[in-house]
Amino acid sequence: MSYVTVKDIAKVAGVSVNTVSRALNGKPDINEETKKKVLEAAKKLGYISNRSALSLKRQKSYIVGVVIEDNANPFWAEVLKGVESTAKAYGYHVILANTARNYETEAEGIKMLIERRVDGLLISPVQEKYDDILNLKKYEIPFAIMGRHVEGLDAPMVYDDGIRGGSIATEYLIKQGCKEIAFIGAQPYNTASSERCQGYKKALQKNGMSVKDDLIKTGGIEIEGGYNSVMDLVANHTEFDGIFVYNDLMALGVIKALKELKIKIPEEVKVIGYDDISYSSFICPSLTTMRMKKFEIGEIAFKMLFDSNEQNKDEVVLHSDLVIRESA
Amino acid sequence: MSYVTVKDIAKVAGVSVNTVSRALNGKPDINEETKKKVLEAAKKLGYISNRSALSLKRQKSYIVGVVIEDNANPFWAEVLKGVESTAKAYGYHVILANTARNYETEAEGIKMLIERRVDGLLISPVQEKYDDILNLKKYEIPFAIMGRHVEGLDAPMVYDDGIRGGSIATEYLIKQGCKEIAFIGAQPYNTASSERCQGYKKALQKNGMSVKDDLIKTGGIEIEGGYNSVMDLVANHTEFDGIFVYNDLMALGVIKALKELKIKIPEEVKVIGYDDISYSSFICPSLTTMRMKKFEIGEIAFKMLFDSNEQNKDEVVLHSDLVIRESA
DNA sequence: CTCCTAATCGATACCGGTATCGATACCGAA
DNA sequence: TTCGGTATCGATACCGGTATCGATTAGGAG
Repeated sequence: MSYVTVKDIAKVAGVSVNTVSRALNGKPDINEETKKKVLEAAKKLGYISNRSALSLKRQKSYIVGVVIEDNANPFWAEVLKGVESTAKAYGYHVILANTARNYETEAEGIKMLIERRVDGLLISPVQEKYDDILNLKKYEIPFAIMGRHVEGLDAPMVYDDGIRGGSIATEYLIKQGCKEIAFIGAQPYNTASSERCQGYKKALQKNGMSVKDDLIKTGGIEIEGGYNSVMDLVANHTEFDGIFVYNDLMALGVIKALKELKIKIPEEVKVIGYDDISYSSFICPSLTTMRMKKFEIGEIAFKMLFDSNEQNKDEVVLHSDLVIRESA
Repeated sequence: MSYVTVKDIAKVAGVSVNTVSRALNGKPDINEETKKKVLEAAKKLGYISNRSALSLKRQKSYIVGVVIEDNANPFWAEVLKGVESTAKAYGYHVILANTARNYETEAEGIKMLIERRVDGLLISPVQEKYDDILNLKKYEIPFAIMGRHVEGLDAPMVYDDGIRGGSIATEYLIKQGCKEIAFIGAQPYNTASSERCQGYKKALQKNGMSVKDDLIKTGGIEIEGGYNSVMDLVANHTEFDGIFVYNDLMALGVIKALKELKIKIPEEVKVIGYDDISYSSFICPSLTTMRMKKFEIGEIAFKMLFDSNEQNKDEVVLHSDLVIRESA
């Protein structure tokens, strides 16, 4: 059985395809009885409209592309959920493209999404290069940046204030008595990571503490990256009694490493993360962290692109709150 | 700037649209020089093909719909990742539809995906009703069932052997000396949960232990469901020294409840979960569980629908392995 | 009765590709 | 020279909708 078309309905109802269209879409210029007749025929035949044809005609796909590093990363999973949920409410569908933190994959993914003629893109860029994203401006394809603060793109952007958050996190460690605080971050080109590092430095300076380069480890990725960074610090005999970690995922690795090294948390070393992913309260010790509004990032990013009431907003900066648990 | 079409290329290259199509798609019946000329024009103009038009013409969208309860649930996030990754390799895109374990949402989501003329659907059904899925058979839309074992649908299916896994998990608790083992599960119509419960009963009987109804709690959902079920058991003064929980997410709630009740794990009560979500090794105590092949479920489901080499397989049953950690 | 207007509806172009089929030109063979 | 075959290419229909515009009809006003 193939799909029923408006032509089939037209034949059964004894009207033109145009009249069918009018009936199905609740348009004017149609008699009530004719409308009823058409709708009955459509129902009887089991008509389901074809969005490909509609997209072609309307030059609008009602699809939004979401480009993130990994949908299985709990942070991005929440953001994606925020997008999916909001998109659904607005009659949009979401096509997912994972980049695996790889620029080529990102560029390839975006190109495929343009072929789909997505109405817009919500992107958390890999940040190695921006060529593919700048390309979007050439084609005048609407897009928004999620979860990263990027200068000079002239696009809607929703992100967390990492300098503020990093500062709050670090100050908390200082107030808890930490004297030698390390920062464990992601790749240097990751602006979210580098901003949190700036906040970290700012807090140290404000409290009269010196910024030491050998206490700053960047370049790690996810759990393993956090683990390796701690091992690095220890291998270099660097003293530390507090660690501010770029995000909770890396903090998992940090905690794993400290446990293996029999270093007691929080007695010997205090650890604070960032994001507050769902499982931070269940790990051992439960993780003190900065609670970010993940679902909202996805929701707001979508609305900045597609909700006419929100489109005048070029930049939305969110604030994270300190959540105190056992690790610090 | 609007999109470049084949017509534009044709004009610039001085050929017909048909010749353009031949050049772009590497088809025969075209002179090498003409082809070169066309490709150059296409490149110069920045042509990007339009998949909506292609879908309409080819009656094939190269889109697969993924219908799951929640992409932020770590189990389903991994499955989704498996689908996305495999789909990408096959030139497909994924549209996500979360059901939130609600039948109406599932039915609505599936209908929208049909409007997109997806080439197939990968579904983890809510299982309250199957009307919407049976509808797919009427329309002859290919679909596969992921992660659930459902009789009578006559569709490809990939799932974990819950009776086997449930049995292994329960037997492990028995071997560890548990005498009163509780089962905490999900909704009764969830076949994955009920099969694991069957395995639980099977293991009890095999070891000469009686199945006690007041030790079986079903109906819970995610973390909160696990938490509530433990509180229920305790409120009813039911004695237990071991708990087999339907999945790791609910196990998180179980552990939370036991901790609050100052019940020591594993000394007083041993807990075993199912799935082995990424964070099970980080929680406190780390969770003994059954490792399920999550990514593979997504991968296999996709291939069963779209890879001609795999399409003769109607059913793939995966086996989970016991992962021993601290909780049991 | 004629004219005007509103209500209703159909014919058709169009969106951007692909596929079918026919047209043309050129070649070598008879 | 004529013919058939092959290589190359274009005209056009088509996919399934929507939108524009024109046609038809009926009813009321003059």
